[in-house]
Amino acid sequence: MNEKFLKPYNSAETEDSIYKAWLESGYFNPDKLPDRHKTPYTIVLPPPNVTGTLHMGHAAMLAIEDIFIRYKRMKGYKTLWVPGTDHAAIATQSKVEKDLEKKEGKRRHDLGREEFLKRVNDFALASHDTIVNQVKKMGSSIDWSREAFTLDEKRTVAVRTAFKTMYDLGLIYRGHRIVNWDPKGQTTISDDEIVYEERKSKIYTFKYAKNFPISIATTRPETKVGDTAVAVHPEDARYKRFIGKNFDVDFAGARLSIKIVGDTAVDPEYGTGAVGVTPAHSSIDAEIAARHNLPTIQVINEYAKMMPKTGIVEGLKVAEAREKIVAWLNENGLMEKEEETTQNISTAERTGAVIEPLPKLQWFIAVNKKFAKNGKERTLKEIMIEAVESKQIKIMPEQFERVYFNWINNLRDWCISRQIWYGHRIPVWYKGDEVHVGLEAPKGEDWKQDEDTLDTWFSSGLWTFSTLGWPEQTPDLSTFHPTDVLETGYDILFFWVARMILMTGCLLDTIPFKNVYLHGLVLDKKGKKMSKSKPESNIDPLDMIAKYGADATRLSLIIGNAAGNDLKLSEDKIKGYRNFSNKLWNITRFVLTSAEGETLEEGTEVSKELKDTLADVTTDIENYRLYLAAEKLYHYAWHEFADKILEESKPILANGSDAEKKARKQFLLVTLVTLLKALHPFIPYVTEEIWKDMPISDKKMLIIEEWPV
RNA sequence: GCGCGAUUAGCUCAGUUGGUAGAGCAACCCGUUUACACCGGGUAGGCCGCAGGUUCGAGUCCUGCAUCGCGCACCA
Repeated sequence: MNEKFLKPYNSAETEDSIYKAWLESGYFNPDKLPDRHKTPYTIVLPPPNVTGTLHMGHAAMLAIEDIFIRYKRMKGYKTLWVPGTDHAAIATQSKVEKDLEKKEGKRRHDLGREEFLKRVNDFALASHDTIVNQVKKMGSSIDWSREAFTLDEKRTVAVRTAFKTMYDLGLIYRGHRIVNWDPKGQTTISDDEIVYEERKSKIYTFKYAKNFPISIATTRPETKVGDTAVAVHPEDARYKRFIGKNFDVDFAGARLSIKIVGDTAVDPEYGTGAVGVTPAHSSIDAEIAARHNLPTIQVINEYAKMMPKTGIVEGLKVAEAREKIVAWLNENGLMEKEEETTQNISTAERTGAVIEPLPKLQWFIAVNKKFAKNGKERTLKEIMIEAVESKQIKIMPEQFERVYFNWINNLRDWCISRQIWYGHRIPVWYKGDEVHVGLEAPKGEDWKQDEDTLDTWFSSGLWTFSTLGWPEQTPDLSTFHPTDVLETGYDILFFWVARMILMTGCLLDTIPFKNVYLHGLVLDKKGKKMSKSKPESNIDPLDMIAKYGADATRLSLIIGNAAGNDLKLSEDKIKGYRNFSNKLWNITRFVLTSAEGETLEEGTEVSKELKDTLADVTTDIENYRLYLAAEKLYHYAWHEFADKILEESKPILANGSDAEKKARKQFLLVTLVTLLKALHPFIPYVTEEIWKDMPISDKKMLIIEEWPV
């Protein structure tokens, strides 16, 4: 017996060399798998953001996907798992901006676009290397030869092709609309990048002026200097007679011309039943304004300050302006009521700034517009709905299908332009009134490219096929697409999963994946999200791997966690599974000592109990119940094989006949060998390490052994 | 406001089509002549959130409620 089994299992000494051996074998690459691997099975890795380091959520994702891939590889599939990273435009840029301000006291404009981008690229590159290292440490059997980056050259071609195609289909348009403006990040963001925070605030009821006939209510009095109308319900008996009239008022030093309009969007039961319409700073109001041809007056600028011609609040920050207007209303006897209320404040996901709705010229994707392609006419929304409704795509756990449909029903056009520098620059060039949309700048002088960049999710939306070579019709694309499983956190169902379905349906007329497996969040033991701001609650995957091994870390993230459920994780749990690796190690010591000199003979049978367990485990994996599969194997190995079979073998090996002894040795060997195969997808390192010493003739690496069912 | 999830042993969670309540960890007791103390053997611990209903039988199905968590919408 190999002397290594005389000491406890040491994951730290073992894992790196095993990973190296796997890399050298080439088996991560489907093209280098043995001939029996024919049917393709594909997963693309949700590309981690190059914003820093991986956390336990990423570790869970890697563990789950690697289990799927290893299982299918052993089953004989031609498995491809594609790695990559995401440039994560806003997230990465704001991280670098924060560092820049902290360390050098500078802002991005102090450096200029080119120099700033150089800094971001350096940071992204460093993050990338950290991430790749972490992905490897987890034991991921991923094909590094196909690694991609959302902002590399090939993906840039894909992004520009996608943009031009959708522009030509009339789905991408430039429009002047109310958008979500982040005054801190100095950019627009999409509806999905907004985080709502519940805050206490006041709702004020007042009149613009003494002679104005209708009272209105608002939580944002400072915006009222931009009002151009008051909307009431057309059938509201109180106000009906005013509809169509105009009133000129002096409101806090601003000259307002207020038209009374009738609009069914107004709920007569709510507040005073009359809405002060501020077309420039509320999208609902903008819709009302559009229906009644009302003028739009912007009164708040990009820095969340009051603009010129706003009377007494000119130049003030919005918060100061609010106080000043309230004071003015009180002084002039116009205030009727002040009530406490709670309201949902929109804040920017990345910067935390309060969102200021502003009218701006931006690029959008039309989700409700019919377009014709390949003889079919439909909308992007319909594409997204059909893919799931028709069961072409199955979402697990199933309840998320309802969440998905609910989101689509409320979906508005997707604002895709960002006023940040890091990302795919919009492939549109202008010269006077001429506009060119294409892959490259048009020939000729004086063409200027659009300054904006694309929402990072635009490039992520192409991920399943941009990684496989699209827009070129590569062999990879025809072999491995649509992919089999998209495994990701439920928190990015809208951001990413839905957008991939949209993009793939629109550009390739197919689905990006057949199954969506959503995992939950990894929480600390108190049930709170692990965060960098609270390092004491944060468990770092690399630390855990160093202390207890990647295998233990993987099991701790799998067992006790069904799809879509959040997982509370503690270090004790990981430690417990480290003990399991060692148990397996000691089982091996016993078996190899007992069966010294034996070679496993072909046709040796395992017990019926193990066969039944393996059948169950296989069904569980096929049905995405990894937590059950892993637990059953753990239980069998420890409490059946070790506790019972090994114990009852001792008297047989000591006192049995020669035939009984030999049969028992063969039985121990076959049970261990079979368990190693079944456990391999879950705990690949320790099983591969033990495998080296299994007395089997014509042995392959465990990673490509056949699944034992 | 609409919706989703959770509620089972001290803790973390299983419990697939209804058929005598389960695991891991923690606790307590015992055990160290060898596979393993990163261990073994054992013990204790549960009105399965509450109230109704269906059923011979409900943790499981139905209705209502409560608490916690989450998503979406509204935010005049």
